[in-house]
Amino acid sequence: MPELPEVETVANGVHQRIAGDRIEEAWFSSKPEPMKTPPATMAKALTGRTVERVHRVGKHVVFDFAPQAERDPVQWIVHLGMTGRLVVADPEVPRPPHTHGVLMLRSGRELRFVDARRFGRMGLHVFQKSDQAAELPGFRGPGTEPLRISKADFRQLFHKRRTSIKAALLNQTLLHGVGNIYADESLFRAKIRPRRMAARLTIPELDRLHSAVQKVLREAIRLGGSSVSDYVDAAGERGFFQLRHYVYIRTGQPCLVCGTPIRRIVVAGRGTHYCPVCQR
DNA sequence: CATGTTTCCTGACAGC
DNA sequence: TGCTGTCAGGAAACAT
Repeated sequence: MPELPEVETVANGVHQRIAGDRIEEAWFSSKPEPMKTPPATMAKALTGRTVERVHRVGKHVVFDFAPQAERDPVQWIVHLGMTGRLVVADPEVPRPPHTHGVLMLRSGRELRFVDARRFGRMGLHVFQKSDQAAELPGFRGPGTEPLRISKADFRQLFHKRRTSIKAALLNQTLLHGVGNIYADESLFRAKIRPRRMAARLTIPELDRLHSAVQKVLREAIRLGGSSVSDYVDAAGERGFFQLRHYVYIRTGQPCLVCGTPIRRIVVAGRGTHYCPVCQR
């Protein structure tokens, strides 16, 4: 499941492959779930645009385009959900099942959005003003970027939350980009139990968590993300961070630090993995 | 507003 | 073998 490191890897891969390319034609399926913007509107708005930059905001892949004097600026926003993929492919390669969007590019290749479970979303971010290019508000997403937040702001974010720290970490309006894998892995590294109330964490614990979240995310980005189910990047490559997981999907296996079997519980409706000895 | 619960969707897998 | 049932999970919608 793509979280911040996987989305960053995908965005970088797509950028490398299609930056500078021009969208000659766009097609979107009629399935309503993935579309935050009507397919025809999206296709029309994207056709003729030149991709300038593909980057990540939270768990969103954001496409920037070269300015065009006669058109309002837009960004194309893609959320991969659980099973969404962005793949650059040659048109001769048959489109896989569950392809919901295709950008046909001047280079002859295609960018495809494929998503079996349809939890992914695509939409257009349309700018309000087209006259002041320098001050256009880019897509920001709801929460704070976990890789940029200071220790002080991190404490602030959680210290009044009357919910489990796991649920708080998953709340995208607080931190933007941490999902189930990296919540569990961060809590292990910070030695904090997932069910602890966020408001009851001490300052040293919150500081440890801040460091752990950033360390885990940075290391995961470095290794191309975690491939636990079927995640692959834009080139179809798997990530390697799953080899560094201490708890995620390791139920019953010995803790890599103390040997105690890893436990699985449900917190905030999510499968949650922790070491009962290392995490207090 | 804050928090908890339900819903969407299909592939994978267990059990008969 | 092949069917049925259950589960996974991000985030929006809905309920409390």
